Amino acid sequence: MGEQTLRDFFLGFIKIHILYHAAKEPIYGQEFSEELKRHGYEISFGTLYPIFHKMEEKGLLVSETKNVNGKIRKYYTNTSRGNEVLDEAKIKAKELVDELFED
Amino acid sequence: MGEQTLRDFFLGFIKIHILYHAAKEPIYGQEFSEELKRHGYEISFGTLYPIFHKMEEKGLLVSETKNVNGKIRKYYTNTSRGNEVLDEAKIKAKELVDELFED
DNA sequence: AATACAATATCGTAATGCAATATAGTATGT
DNA sequence: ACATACTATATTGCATTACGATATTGTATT
Repeated sequence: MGEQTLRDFFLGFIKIHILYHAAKEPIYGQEFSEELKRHGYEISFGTLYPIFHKMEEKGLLVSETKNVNGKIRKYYTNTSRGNEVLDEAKIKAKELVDELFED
Repeated sequence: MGEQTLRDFFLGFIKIHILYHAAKEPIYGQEFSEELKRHGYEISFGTLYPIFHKMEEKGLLVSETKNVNGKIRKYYTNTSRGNEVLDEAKIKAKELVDELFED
């Protein structure tokens, strides 16, 4: 499909997946990046971190900095607003995808 | 969800929907824009037309200009490559959405 | 104190997205 | 035949986002 088209089409999905994962358990950048890579999606840290910052700024995520074996990690979790947005996004995403499979 | 978040999350979906609709029948800007609006998504023409141009440039769409009652319309249809990309995108989109509904 | 390491942050540039404005082209009325 | 109106596309200037590369942070280990 072409690397560029892939990101062009799916970066929005990835943003929804941030909320999905951060709803289940705290996530941090490196780990989330690897998780994505395992599923075939690569995203630059120069893209990912600003997305986290923006989502925190918008009140969808909150962060907590933790020291794990001397390495500093910044864990993000959904706010209640983040969960609301996630629920709404899931419904809309499903509608849009279902439509793709009509007839 | 906030207008801006909505577009941020879903513009990629909309690009896939362009291929979906242009696979079924020729589409043109005004009509597609209204179709989106009916489904609750608004997209500026300053966004939409350059997307068409880019997809044509990438070989996913071809255009044909037609005169309908004195109005000039530019109809876009999928190329075979556009159809390939659509099929791949549908599968990936479905995977990503299904995952959102796991447990 | 120096080094190594995992992780986050930022920088400069390129590409996208947007609202607003301009342009195009023909049908219709006079 | 000319002016007007109408629908549609194209472009423009600015703001925001995306990206790869580089810098910074903070602690554990030596």
